This record gives sequence, C-alpha cells and structure tokens, in this order.
Amino acid sequence: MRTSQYLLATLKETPANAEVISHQLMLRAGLVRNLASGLYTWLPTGLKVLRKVEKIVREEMERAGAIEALMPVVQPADLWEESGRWDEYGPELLRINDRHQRPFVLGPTHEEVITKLVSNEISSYKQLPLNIFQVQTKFRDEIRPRFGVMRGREFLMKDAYSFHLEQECLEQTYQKMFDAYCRIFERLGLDYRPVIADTGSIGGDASHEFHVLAESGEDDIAFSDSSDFAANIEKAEALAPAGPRGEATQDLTKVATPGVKSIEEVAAFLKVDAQATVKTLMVLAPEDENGQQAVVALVLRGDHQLNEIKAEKLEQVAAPLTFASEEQIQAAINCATGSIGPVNLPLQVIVDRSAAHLSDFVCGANEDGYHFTGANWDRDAKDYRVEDIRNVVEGDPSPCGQGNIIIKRGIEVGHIFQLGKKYADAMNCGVLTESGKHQTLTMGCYGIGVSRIVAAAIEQNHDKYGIKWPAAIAPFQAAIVPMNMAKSARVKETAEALYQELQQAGIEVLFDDRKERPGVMFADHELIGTPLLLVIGERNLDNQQIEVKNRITGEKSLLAINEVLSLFNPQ
RNA sequence: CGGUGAUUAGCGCAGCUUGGUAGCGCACUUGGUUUGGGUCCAAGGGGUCGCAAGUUCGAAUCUUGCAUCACCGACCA
Repeated sequence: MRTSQYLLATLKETPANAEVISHQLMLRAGLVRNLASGLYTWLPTGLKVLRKVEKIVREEMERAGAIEALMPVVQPADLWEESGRWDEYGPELLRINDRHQRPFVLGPTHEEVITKLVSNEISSYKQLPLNIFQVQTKFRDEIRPRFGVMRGREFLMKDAYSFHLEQECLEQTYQKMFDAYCRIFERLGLDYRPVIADTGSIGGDASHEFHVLAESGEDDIAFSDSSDFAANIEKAEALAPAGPRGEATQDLTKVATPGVKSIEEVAAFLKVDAQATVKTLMVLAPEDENGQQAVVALVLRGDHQLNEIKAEKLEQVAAPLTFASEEQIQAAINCATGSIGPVNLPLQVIVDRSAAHLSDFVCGANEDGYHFTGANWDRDAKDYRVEDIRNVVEGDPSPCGQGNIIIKRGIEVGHIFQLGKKYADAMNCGVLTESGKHQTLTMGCYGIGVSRIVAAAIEQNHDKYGIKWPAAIAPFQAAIVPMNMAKSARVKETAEALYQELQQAGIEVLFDDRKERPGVMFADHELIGTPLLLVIGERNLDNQQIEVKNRITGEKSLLAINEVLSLFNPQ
C-alpha cells in the first residue's frame, strides 16, 4: 500500500472528548472515527487490525471444533418473548418496529436465535455435541457508552454456543473453549488472565472471564500472590479471619457524637482505627406476600466495602440490591443514617465475617448523635447471621488457601459460561436420546469482544509516540520510509524496488511515498505503531544498506538491501 | 437515569462579563524555501457561532426551552 493511495487520517492533536489513551490513539492514528455516541466508523487502518484479531479468533475457534455461522442483527420480538427476555432485558435492548409496526430488536446477543435454530435443525442425540460460533455486530443501548470502542453501543463480538445432552459433555467443551481462549490471547500477544467470574442472573455452575491487565480497566481482579488463583472481585470470597474472636474486655458505653456520621468522622472523633468500628447499611428485603419490603441491616467492618453482588444473592436481600430510603429507615428504627448499629436493632441483621470477628467495637447507637464503644457480639447484639458480603482487599488471605490477595485492574475481553437449560427449556430445544426419550439440551456460551480487544491491546502497548502493536495484529508489518525521495533518484529507485520485492513476498508493507519531511513520516508511523520502519536514505546507499528501526525496542540497525526479506522469514 | 461540564471552520481553542454581524493555532490549496525527526515565508479557500423561540434598531454575546456530546456513579464483550 502506498500512502498516496491510502487514507492515513492521522491527527496531530488529540480530540478533546477522548479520555483514555487507547481512544485518543485510535483517533490520532486514524483507526476509527466517532459517528454518534458509542458508534464508530472503522477506517482502513483500524479495520486491518480488527480483521487480524478476528482471524486469530476464528482460527482458534475452528481448531477447537466450533463451526461458523452468521445470524441476523435484527431479530423478531416474539423470539425474545419466548425466552422471557423481552421483559427481563431492560432498556439496553433496542426495540424497533418495522413498516408493519411489527416489533423487532437489534440483537445484543444471540442465544434466542441459535436456540431456535438448533431446536429446528437438530432432532437426534447423534448430532451432538454441537458448537456454533459467529463473528457479528452486536448492539447494546448502553446507559453510558465510553472509552471509544471499549464500550461502544455497536461492537463486534465473537459469540459461540454449544449444545449437549449431558453436563459432562458441556464441561468438556467448556474446557476446550477455555483452552482455545488462552491460545487466542497468547497469539494476540496480550498480557491476560482467566479469572473466576460471577455467573450473574443467568445462573449456571461455572464461568470465567478473560481479562487484559491494564490500569484503565473497569474491573478489579483479585489474585493470589502465590498461586494461580484469580477471581473477579465480585466473586472473590472473603474468608473469615483466622483464630477465635477476642474476648469482650470493655463495657458497652454510649457516647455522644454530635454531628459525627461517616466512619472517618467516627474513627477520628473517638480516636480509634476504622478497623475497630462497624458500619451498618440499610437495604430492602424481597417483597413479602403483601408486596411490602422490610428493611434489612448489613453490617461491615468500618474499613470494608459492601459487595453488592454477594449481598443480593442472599435470600434475605432483594435483588437487585436496593438501599433503603431515609424515610424507610426512619420508619423502621426512628434513627437517621450515621448513627445506626447492630445493638438492639429490631431488624434482620446480616454481619460480614470480618465484622463478626470483632470485639470491643464501635458502632452507631440507633439514636441520632450517639455511638457505642465496647460493643460485643452475642453479649450486646444478638440474633444475627454471618455471611460473606464484603469485597476482598489487598492483603486478605486468598480463598484458594495459598498466599494473600493482590488486586489489579482488568479489561474484560472474553467471558465463557455454562448456561445450562435456561434457553433450551424456554424455547423447547431438545432431541431424542438413544432410548427414544425427549431430552432438553444443556448449553454453554462463549463470548469475545473483538473490537474491544483492539482498544485493550493499545491500552497495554503504547508509549508517548503512539501505539506499539503486538506483531500479530499490527496493521502493517513494515513501512518503507524514504528520505527526500523527491530529490534523490537513487532513493526513489531503491524504495520502489524494495516495495515491489516485499509486496511480491506477501509482506504487508506501507510505502510512504508522500512528499513529506522525514520528521512527519517518522511521527506518523510511530503513531500508527508499525513494528518495523525501513528507512532509505542517501546516507547508507553507498554501502547498499538501509536502516531498520524497531518500533517496539527502539533499536536501529543497518541492513544490506538484499537481506531485507530475512527480517520476515522467521514467521 | 442522576450529578458535572461543554457545543464557535476538519481538529484544538479565543471572543460572550460590557450586544454592532467572527478570530487564532494546526490541517487544507497555491507559489517559493527547506530536506535524516512534526522547516520557514507569502497568498488563499472554508463557519446557518448546536437547534428553536424571545428581548432589541441590531444577538455568537442577554432570556427561555430543546437537542447533542463528554466526564463521574449502577450494567456488560
């Protein structure tokens, strides 16, 4: 490709509305352009990268035994009514009508379509197992699109769905997909981790997310510092502190704490550590038979954070988790937030394991402007349940039993889970078994955010000059950068000849034939992140050499012109 | 959806307080100059000032409403 016949579209200045580095660089390097909130045009350079990611994903899926199909973006609403998700999915599902006012959706995912397809096409156990994938545009009407293509509304996803007679078979395919995902991210050249994930509302037994580690990630991942354990913080278990709880040594004492509300204020006012306090959060219970929701108290150590995912899984707590309003709290206990505590609290009380391990702690006195010191479980506060309801923090013992927790940020680029029979049940997807009985299938599903990977790769691989692509997904393998080609016939001839040679060898090379100064060319190619710059100048032509600059290492070396192809041979 | 901020040329911004019909840098075009790290000089082209209504002789500027975009919080690949 010649730059003169190409759309380079690089930008010198950073557009103001791009916050994260990958978004800035994708705009500056001419990979994408914004059309509307969460909607992006992929420019030629960006598309090259996207296609390379897609190709690796496709190859590994096929190698793992999945077969490719392509399903429509626009899907009839009745499919979604059949699965129950027309009502469940919420406003993220974009609903549209056709000219006959028939309702459709833009597919945010394809479980319905694939399940329908399989239920129509598959009727015998002999046709199983089956694992079908596609690479298709998805649309999710995100509340807040952000970070460029990282969280766009329209995005490219590889989604695969497997169908099985038995759980055991599902587990085998799940493991194959797990392994395939590892190979994919290895080949992409990314620093990634599979992590134990929450299965969310879908349920099921097993789920893993694949995260690319990056500071700008939106998820917290808990790792063990001495084993392979890694889990999304939503899912990481916070163990009970070791050893028995300390004995009560203090008397329960009510102290006036006027205007002191937050844990920081309480700890400072009473001159104690936040770890010696508890905080009490008020949330709603599930509706009773009269449609009423009681208030439930969640008690955590002062320095800990509530894990809402864990909390809303408790049967005593409404899902989704809802904090009680000021009015509801007043009605329940006649006290405002800031002075609530578990002592003599006439409510269901759920205590985190760590909070339950405290003795002689500080808590609200359930009377505005007062706290207790020297509070102790069982003696002062009775009738409580102990559960794991907090986020793990760095230094906690790892739930795997080895080492301590460290926390890093990750970008979720893949998610696999065992779906079970939810969709197969709803859409009557089954086969006849060997014994002639009808049996509902069990399913797995496996997603990879293809467009998100492009952004994640940049988050992980860049410097102040621009993108440093992993070789496998660089838009070009090399760029030919001639110095002052307009003045030097020798440079021009050499560059043209090299371009022809590389093209014929099947190398993806960008020939910068613009009439630009060297600085401009260098800046552009470094921004775009081409791994190898082949610099041709009068300076080295007397020796029949060119200069090779490695974008990743920054190394420059001289190479005989007739040996340039050797740069690419090892592949 | 809540909170914050923005909207003036392709991009980045000034002008608005104090109303008089729009300007700077980059990019673009032309000519010259320069040529191994974003040259320099000159001349140009390009704007319904987000939309609508109002106030006024006159609105980018004041008022009201709306829209769009971004950032911070709950969902997800």
